[in-house]
Amino acid sequence: MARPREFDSDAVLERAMQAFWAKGFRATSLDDLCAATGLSRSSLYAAFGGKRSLLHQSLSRYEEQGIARITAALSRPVPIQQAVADFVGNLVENIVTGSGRIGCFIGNCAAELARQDRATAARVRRSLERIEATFRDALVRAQSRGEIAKTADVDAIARFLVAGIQGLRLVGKANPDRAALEDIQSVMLRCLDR
Amino acid sequence: MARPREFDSDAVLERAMQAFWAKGFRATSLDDLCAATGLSRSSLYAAFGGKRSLLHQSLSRYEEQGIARITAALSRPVPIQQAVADFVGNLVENIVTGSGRIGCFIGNCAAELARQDRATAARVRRSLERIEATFRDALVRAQSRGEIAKTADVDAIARFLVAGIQGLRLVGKANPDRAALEDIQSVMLRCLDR
DNA sequence: TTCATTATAGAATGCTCGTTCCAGAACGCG
DNA sequence: CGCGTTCTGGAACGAGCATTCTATAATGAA
Repeated sequence: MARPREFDSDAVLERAMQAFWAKGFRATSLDDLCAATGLSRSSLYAAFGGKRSLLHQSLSRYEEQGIARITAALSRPVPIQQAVADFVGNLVENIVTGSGRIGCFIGNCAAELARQDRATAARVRRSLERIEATFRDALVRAQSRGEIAKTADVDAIARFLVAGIQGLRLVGKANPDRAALEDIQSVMLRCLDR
Repeated sequence: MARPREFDSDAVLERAMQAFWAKGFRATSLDDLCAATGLSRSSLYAAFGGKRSLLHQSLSRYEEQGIARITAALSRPVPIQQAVADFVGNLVENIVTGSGRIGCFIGNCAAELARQDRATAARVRRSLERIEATFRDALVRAQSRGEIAKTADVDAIARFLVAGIQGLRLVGKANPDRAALEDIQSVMLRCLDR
């Protein structure tokens, strides 16, 4: 063996993710990343293999965290309407109070890179599909509990919710106005009405 | 007087807009802009005052074109449900066939710059508000024609449509799948059901 | 035709970027 | 204790960037 790492990879990745999330891929320089993580360029390269690779690992991390959060929110013992309303309401709150104003990391990457970077685009697509599947699973369970009409197209609703949330977060980034976001939220949630 | 311009400002601005729209602000270099417009750096600077200024003028141009298109789509002598459905359907078609896969220029700028550039953020906000107002006006007219319930909250629906369309375009950028986009479309349009 | 003025092309400038390199430091093991 | 290995900080590098500058070309007016 030899000299051990002086940092916690997990914590470093978290900081790097926050940096990319807040500023975007291109706008985040290696100096930014070093400052955010406290590592030197060499360490960053040795441990994560470069800027793009670091972005991809950040995306994976964000995806896991996001899926976990959504799964938890949709697994509460309340009607699906309530669970989704709370989830979206929380999102709106975060946007209005500031922390959510940087948008969705996946959505940000989609907007910035989807048309220019195939590998990143594929990761974004997979992430969105997993989120969609998480919503769909919850909707299927709700349907079997009788909270949603048997005739409802849960696939379509899940897809709609993903797009709707992306739209909400993007619009919220441009104009974090509570009344406007709550309007969007309330109309959006009607897709779960019986 | 002196030597006249050798180019048409309007055509040049259109090309520059296309370049920014397709690649984003940071990713579009001055070489890209020169190549797209056929102008040299000096001419570009003399006529438009630099990269950021050119972006802003591109955004204004896009805004005017967009408002005109939406206004036209919503002024047709058909029920508002039909007009919006056609408009969104057309969007989906453009995304699937390719030309719409670069997303909405305003949305792209919001995602890339809203958190880092106040002036651009303000322009984006104003553009989205004008689009929202265009939808709202059409909804108010439809309501007076009896196509929408008197009790419907047209302000909220207009805001929702703007966010929904942004979400649709963003998701479509990541995954231009017709079935998925049509699912989103059909659920989204239910906000106009009586 | 001459001159003042404006437009153009392309070189020059100075800065920032991602990546690589290098010298030295910190460990585990024999 | 040294020795091989790995990690670390920071310098070095070369490419790319937005902007400015310079020299030249093209025009209308006198």
